[in-house]
Amino acid sequence: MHRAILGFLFNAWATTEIFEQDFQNLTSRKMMMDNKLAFSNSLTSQSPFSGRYSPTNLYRVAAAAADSRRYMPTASWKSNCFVDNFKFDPNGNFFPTIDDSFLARAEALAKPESFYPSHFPSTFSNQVAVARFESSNVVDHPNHVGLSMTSSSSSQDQLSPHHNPFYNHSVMNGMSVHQIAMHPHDLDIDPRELEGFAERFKQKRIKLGVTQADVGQQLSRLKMPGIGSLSQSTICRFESLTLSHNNMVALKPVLHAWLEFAEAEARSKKKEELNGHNNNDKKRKRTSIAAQEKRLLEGFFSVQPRPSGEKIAQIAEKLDLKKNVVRVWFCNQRQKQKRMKFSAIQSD
DNA sequence: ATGCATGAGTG
DNA sequence: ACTCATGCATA
Repeated sequence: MHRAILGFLFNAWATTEIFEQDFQNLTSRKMMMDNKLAFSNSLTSQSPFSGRYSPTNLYRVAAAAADSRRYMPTASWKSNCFVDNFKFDPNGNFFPTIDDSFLARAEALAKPESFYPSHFPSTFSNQVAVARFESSNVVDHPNHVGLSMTSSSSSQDQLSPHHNPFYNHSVMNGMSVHQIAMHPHDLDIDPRELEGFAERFKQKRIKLGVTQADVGQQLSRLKMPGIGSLSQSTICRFESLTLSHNNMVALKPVLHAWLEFAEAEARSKKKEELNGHNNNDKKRKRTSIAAQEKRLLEGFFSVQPRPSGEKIAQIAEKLDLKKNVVRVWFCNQRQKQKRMKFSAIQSD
């Protein structure tokens, strides 16, 4: 108790120094972030890299449909995302072609008046948005074609289109066309439905004896356009609803597709093996902010979630942390506040 | 399961 | 310089 009081005073003190004008707000705010223990290790190797990934095409499409104001398509990504025709170059890589009608469809989806069938998964008959691949002139090279592309014949049965509710294949003008359906209904799901799915997903996943990390890795085998693998972190966050609503909505069909495959695979009592990762020596060190510094940061955050660069520098100096560490901490804190769990509680 | 971090996209 | 999806490292 004494400690708590002292902590509060300490926060208040530290806060006034930098946010004097905001001090009056302090007492009316609440600390909402947890206070996990952290070890005082301020040495952070500003290290390496590790490939970062931009949102998947599917996510962008979903996001655009969900909130067209926020995700106003710009030329740069329109050419990458508002496409429904992908072609392959001789190396088997995708390259997109623009389809204006798709943009129009996405915009239509953004309208609240839009109505869609309420069940999922559904057939292709009522689909509105579809990502289509054309194997065009490489149609004679099965190994270069989207979903049917497999690195080994052994996995062909598991990836059979027959088992993927999102997949459809047809031949048009001599071209092999592969489609991935993106059900519009999913673009605007009720949080409760997401919650339900996440729970069922986890349950089934465990029943299948598959780890979160496995799911992430196996995802790449689905060969969905713009979707490779995902990390254990992401799968975990999906299951625990600690992702943004949009993110949850975008990932749902992907994970649903995985579940279909996994269950079909289990049914046919098949097995597969996956492998390891990159084993570089250049591992990044995770910065650890001590509890006391964290309390101060939370104090600052409570009165000013978006401090200017100047203030960030002041805070960094006061806490003896790198400015970038402080900046990122604020970014993450803001992001954390927006996550599903919180926003769901608010809006419900 | 979660803290700190990256990087693409955006204004 | 921010947001957002996502990942590595680690509790």
